[in-house]
Amino acid sequence: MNLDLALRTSIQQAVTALFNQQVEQLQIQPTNQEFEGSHTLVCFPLTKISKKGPEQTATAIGEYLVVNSGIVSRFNVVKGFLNLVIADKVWVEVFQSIFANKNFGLLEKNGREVMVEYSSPNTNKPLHLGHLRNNFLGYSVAEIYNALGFTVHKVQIINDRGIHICKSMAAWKLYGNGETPQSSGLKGDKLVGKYYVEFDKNYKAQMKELVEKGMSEAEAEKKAPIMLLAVEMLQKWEAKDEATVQLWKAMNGWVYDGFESTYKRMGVDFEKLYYESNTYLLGKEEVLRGVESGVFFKKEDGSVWVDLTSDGLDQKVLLRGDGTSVYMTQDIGTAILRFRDFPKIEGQVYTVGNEQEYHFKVLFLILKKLGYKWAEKCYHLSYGMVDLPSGKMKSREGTVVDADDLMQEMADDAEKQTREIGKTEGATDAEIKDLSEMIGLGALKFFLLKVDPKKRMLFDPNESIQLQGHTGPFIQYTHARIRAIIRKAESMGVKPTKSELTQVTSLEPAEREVVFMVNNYINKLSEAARDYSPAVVANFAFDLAKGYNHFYQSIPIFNETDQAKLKFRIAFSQVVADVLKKSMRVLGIQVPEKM
RNA sequence: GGUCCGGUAGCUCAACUGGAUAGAGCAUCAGAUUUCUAAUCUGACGGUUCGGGGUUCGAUUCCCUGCCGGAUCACCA
Repeated sequence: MNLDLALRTSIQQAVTALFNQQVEQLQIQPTNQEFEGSHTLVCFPLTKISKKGPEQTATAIGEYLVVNSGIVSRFNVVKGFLNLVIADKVWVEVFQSIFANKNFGLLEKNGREVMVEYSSPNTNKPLHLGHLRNNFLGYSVAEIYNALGFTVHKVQIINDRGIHICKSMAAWKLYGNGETPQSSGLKGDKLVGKYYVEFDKNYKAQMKELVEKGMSEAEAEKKAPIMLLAVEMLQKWEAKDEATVQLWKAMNGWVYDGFESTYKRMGVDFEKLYYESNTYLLGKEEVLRGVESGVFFKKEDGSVWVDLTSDGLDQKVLLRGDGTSVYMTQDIGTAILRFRDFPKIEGQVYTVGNEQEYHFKVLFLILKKLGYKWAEKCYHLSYGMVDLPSGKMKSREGTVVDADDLMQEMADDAEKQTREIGKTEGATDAEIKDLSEMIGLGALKFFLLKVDPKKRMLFDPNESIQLQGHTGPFIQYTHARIRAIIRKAESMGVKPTKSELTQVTSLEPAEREVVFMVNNYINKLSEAARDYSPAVVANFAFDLAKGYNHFYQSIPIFNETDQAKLKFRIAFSQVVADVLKKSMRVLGIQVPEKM
């Protein structure tokens, strides 16, 4: 049964019967801990209809519900708040339908399609902590929509083209001595990243030298020999010079291999990859088409611009004077290409840091001006930077936290703690490794996902490896403990069936509370989808685990002599484990059978 | 300077989109294992929700203003 709907309908009936008026909007919220009840109707807004004080209004509705609804057993009124006590038999019924539904928490396909873009790194640097937040967020949002019945396409755009990759290429050519991942054993993305740093180092040294010889800083920036080489390579690449394209392919290949292993460990995946080198030309075409149709304009030097001043923004360049494309150009092309590839998607979600808010505002406006209606359904999932206790991550200062290193540290630390606690009796080393990986990554993902994406967050390494409290492992542990109960029940031959559950007529407060939470799961998922916030699900899972632990501690299940109650509690535990698993699943976190 | 975010317990974060005496975790202190996993549970301590105005039955939430922090405003990505 759908309790929320039933309750809402009953209250609407009450209002109609008592005050002879219809209401659409009802404010129903969870009852505060200090009062009896689970659902609270806020009655202040109803006083206009009832023409009575808030307390009398609440009392009248409460009395009506107890007599007529068949759901509400008692009520109390505090100021304008009507606190409702749902009858235990109703709770049992609610639970029964959840228990009977194997696919609880997974809605049927609704025929709608969306696309979620995330990750989208540059190919000149290895992935770091910021990418982890990005990937976990994007992946989770996609999984949340998927659970709600949407068909979701996970994609990314790979910025494989442009001056940045040419910088790595230039440095490699000058100082690489033919180094490859095979020759040095270095992971491909790390190797290319090394030469990007190498470029920067030499570039700065050359600039300094030129400035000392009396050149202006601005000129030195352009005239440094290594930069001239990078620019030359970019031009050669655009002209499809064979040797340059070869090197470009080789170096990008190394990066992709490196990224692939990182993604695999992160547990994220993509349906389709888009490459800037394949989309920028389409973007260029679209821009030129826009010039013809008068949406954009050309300046004397040949550069193409869009004027967004009437939208409160500035003028923005779309093609350089020499006809080459900028970042915006390729994003236009990519967006259009994606809607051609997946004509049924209604919109796109771009998981990109908040420093690009302006960029996406402009992009969506441009697409709209080009006449694409779907532009309005595009959403920039903008998230805050991840700070370290020492402040911002800065590549120049070497304070960047590498994604591979961090995952390894988390797994190592989880293993250390797992062995210290010493519950792994009988487990093989490989099993302990697997478990530690699950716990370490669970801790990391939960840590990054529990915070509202919009907010900038602090990553404290010491706190992130904590496995107690508001953490992923806390939830994983709760799941493992429940599984132990289920195993025991099975070995005892206790297997609850749907029809047996209704033999239970009264519940413990802790049980009621947990059924309430479980029943709210879909609402939470929807809320998370609406706000593009996995944090909603993360906090739900944590609250559910906490609620269950409270029950676990206060009620020893197998001491129960009443068979009906025993079976109910086994079923109840099973459902909690299932919902914990599913909610963690959409966060990309696995849960163990034992830990 | 313009625009956009953010400021909540010592620290990290919540607060159902305007509702009750603002909640968790960590840290600190005090307790709980002959019983299903103590990576757990129960208490205690901890607040001028950045300051000041306003809107109303009611404000952490909306408006104005000031302060602090961040992002952004490139023929970069």
